[in-house]
Amino acid sequence: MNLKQLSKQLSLSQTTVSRALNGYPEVREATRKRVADEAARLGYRPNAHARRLATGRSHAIGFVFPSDRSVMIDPLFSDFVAGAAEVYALQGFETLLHAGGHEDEMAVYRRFAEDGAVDGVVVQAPHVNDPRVALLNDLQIPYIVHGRLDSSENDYSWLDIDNGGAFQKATKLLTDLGHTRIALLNGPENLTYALHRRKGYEAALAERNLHAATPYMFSGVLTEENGYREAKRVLQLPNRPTALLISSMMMVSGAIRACNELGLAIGKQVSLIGHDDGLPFMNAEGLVPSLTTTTSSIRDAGSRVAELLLERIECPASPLAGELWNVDLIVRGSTGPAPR
Amino acid sequence: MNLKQLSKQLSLSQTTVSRALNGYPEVREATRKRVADEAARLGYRPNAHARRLATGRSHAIGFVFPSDRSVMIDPLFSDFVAGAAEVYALQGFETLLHAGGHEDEMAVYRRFAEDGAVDGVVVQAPHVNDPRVALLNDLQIPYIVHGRLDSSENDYSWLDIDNGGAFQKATKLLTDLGHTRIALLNGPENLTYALHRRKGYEAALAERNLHAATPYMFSGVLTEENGYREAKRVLQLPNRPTALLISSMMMVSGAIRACNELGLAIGKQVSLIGHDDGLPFMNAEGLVPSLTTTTSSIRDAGSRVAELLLERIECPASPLAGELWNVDLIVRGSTGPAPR
DNA sequence: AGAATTTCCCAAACCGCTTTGAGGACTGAA
DNA sequence: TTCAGTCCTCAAAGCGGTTTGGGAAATTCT
Repeated sequence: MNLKQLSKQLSLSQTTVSRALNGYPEVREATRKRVADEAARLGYRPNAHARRLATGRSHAIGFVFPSDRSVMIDPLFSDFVAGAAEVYALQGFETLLHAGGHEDEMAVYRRFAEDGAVDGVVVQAPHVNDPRVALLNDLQIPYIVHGRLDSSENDYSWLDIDNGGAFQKATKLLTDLGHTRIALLNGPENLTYALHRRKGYEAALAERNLHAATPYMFSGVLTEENGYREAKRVLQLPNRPTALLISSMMMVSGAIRACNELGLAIGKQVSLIGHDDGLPFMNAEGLVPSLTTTTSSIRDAGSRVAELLLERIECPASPLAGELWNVDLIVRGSTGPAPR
Repeated sequence: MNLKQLSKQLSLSQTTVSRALNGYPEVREATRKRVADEAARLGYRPNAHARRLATGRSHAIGFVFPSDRSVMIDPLFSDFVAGAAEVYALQGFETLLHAGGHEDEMAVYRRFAEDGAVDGVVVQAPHVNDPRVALLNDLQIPYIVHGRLDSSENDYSWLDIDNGGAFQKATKLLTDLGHTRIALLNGPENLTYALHRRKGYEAALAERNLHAATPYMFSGVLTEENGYREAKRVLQLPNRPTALLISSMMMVSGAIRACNELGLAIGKQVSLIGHDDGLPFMNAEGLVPSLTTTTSSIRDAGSRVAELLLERIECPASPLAGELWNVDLIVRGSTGPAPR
């Protein structure tokens, strides 16, 4: 059932039918109703490809993942994408995933721009002075960044959680409890989110005239194994830290394993704070002792980013969006006063 | 730069240029080369939407996730999709993700069929007598199932790992080691993969005239918390199992936590075998003791499924594919003789 | 009543590509 | 020289929508 058939059925022109269905004012309400009813009765659906060709809009949003596997591996990304995809689906947008392939990420954006494959893209895991935003500005593709760059330029839309504030709060909680040796098991610090976390951590230490010794810090991929290995390493240092600040639940899982193995009681001999992105398969509250966390749902962030991007696509002239989400510090059982 | 401009530039007709670029034989080699060079020089790329409209092929593969969040949460799915997406990208196919929205999964397939949004779909996490394959057969959309149904019908293409065999092997290893009380922490058994695993487990027990007592079994979502809770539960039964068979690494992680908490030495007082899908953030070998696993990369499965689907799309007439992958049992340190 | 609007609808052009059906320019054979 | 057979190229007709530029009928204004 296509437009031509439908309009013949109704003894109307294609124009009128098209306008009736798309809500244009040039058609009488009675006619519109008649068209809508008949369309529903016959189960007419406009062909998406034809519409795209005619309008130049694709009604699709693109996510591109680098061929380098280390990014897509992260379950964080899929939860984020899931949150976004749901919003897109509700708004009648498709979600396009581009992972790897021969082109590099920038080339994919170029192609997207050339053949109008997508109406917008979302940039994930930005790093300091990320070249992607310059390219996208150039290509005039609507986009939004999940996270922020760390440059002086501020010519892009973004949504970010307050990573710096969160880790500052978390660190402060620990220093208030008397901890002076606090380790940080962080994500890759070429990514801004991890960088901001470290800065927050250092800021809170500085308030107490403490400073972080390099051996207490780790920066790397957020795997269980890294969490285990590095927790074990720092906890075996001659002057071992009494608290660990950990950037992901996966790493926390490894760290708990390390503590158990070393026979260190969590919340007593060693305090743990983790960042919880709200992944559904790993619950901070269910741990024993329950885990003190900085908490922010990455899935919700995905949804909100989707909304912002759609708004941006609707009104490209609207001012750039910048949204910073507060992150709650939820104190549970894994933090306690520093042992003496 | 579109086809019309390019052909004008070359003083050729659109037909000839199109044919030259698409490898049709009706054009002289010299002409083809001239066209190709000019196209490359000017950076011409055919408009994807126009091509789709003209050919009726979308060069896209669809994944649809139910609005019910419990499926998409699973990091397994994203790893699978990542593996597939990479293949699609290499073959010039887009990957379409549809998560939630107002339509239910079946309605989305219907829409896909009506407006040719995708050239094929992949069905994940099939359950017994899954209605999706009947619908897809009806709609004539090329598709492939990751996993199998459990019905007598066999009219679909699939790729599956030998879940039954794997868990049978694993259970046999344990009975050979003298274990007689073996618990199974399984995925949701309305899904065939989990059902097959239970059947394999029961078959191996039956070989020794053992049978599984209900309290030793759990079926549910593969979360860390479920692993912890259920491991703890079974290990506190009056007649506690000496070995645990666990369906995912996330659950293993929880189970290890439970063992540590109960002071049970893994590989000595309690043996553990986990199924390892090769997720990059959770390494079985890195555990202490290293974990005995049944191992099969779900990412590789994603890639292979993608290949099979693309073949199917190329030649719809070709016979249905059915590919059963053997699963290796890798014996490491978490299994030992049954304590007496 | 006649002019000026407004309302409603239509034919046709267009989006950019593929593909059909046919024609012109060669070749080689008769 | 003529005719059939290749080889190469083209104009035009789709694909299925949207959008422009009118035009006829109905309404309002003088």
